[in-house]
Amino acid sequence: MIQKLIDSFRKKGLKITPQRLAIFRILKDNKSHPSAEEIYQRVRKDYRTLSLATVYQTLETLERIGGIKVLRFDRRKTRYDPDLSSHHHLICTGCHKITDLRQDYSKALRLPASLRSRFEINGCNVIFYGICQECGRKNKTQRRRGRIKS
Amino acid sequence: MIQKLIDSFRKKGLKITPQRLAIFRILKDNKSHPSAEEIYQRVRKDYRTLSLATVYQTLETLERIGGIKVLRFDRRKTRYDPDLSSHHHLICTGCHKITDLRQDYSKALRLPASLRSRFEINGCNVIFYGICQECGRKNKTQRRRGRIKS
DNA sequence: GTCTATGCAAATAATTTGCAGTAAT
DNA sequence: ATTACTGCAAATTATTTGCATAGAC
Repeated sequence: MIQKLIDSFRKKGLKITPQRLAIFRILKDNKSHPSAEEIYQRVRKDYRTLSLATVYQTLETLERIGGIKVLRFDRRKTRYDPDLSSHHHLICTGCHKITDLRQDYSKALRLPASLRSRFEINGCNVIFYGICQECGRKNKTQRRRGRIKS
Repeated sequence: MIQKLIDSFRKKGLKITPQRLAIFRILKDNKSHPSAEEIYQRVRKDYRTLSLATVYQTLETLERIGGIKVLRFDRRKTRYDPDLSSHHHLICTGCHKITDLRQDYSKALRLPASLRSRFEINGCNVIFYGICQECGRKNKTQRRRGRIKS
């Protein structure tokens, strides 16, 4: 994956800097859907002078060349996903954790013909909202203790 | 829809103020996926003293009681959708317009059993990314004129 | 050597918050 | 009368930008 990114950066005349390489390394195989700030904190362990602006710029470049997917469902901050393979996401509305869902819905999600001719589809994303196991347990406990009304 | 909102507000001990009513009215049958700012501007034509903070607070309350859906796919601002019926969205990556897609994918989007037991699903959203007709036309014109490389 | 990328600080913009006064119940 | 709501201004926070310098090619 890193080599692939290096190649496509070079191909577009973009330079490979140590900062960018370090960001690539953090992103590689990262399933935690990190935010820019989280990436910044982790890379800074190696590069003390790294600036957050560089992280944002690199992430934007990565998005532009299609090296990363951008997840905007979190109210607070944008998250980034280096996994380009077809997958979807479960979001826990309790703890905001994002879980990958490796499932191919492409056949199921056909557009009606009327729209297909008027909209050129490049991608599709399915988001499931719900409550994860831990949050479900916590809620039950709290209800039992009378901390939650409903 | 307005009466339904009034009832559920009252049921939870929330008060019905003229500002909230005016926001409900703007939202009613609104298919434009307005942002808080847009709602603010429109309501302010009737209520000159309305504050943006009140709009945000009302929208948050509406979200909490399930009277509205919150759309966070726009990089710039959160959009709000009063349409609670099952539908999905097409987003043009050119002009950021959001188009409704009235299509029921609920049968198609089953979770694998392994996950179904560990995640309690409350909702699901499908987002298609692509290029709308107008933007498609513009792109072609620009390519013909040599304004876009690729 | 050229041209892009970096780091810093300042700017922007959306959203949130604190609080005193106001109004719905 | 009580309690929640409003408007205002200030605070917060994520993200972006301008620019001088450094560094990849």
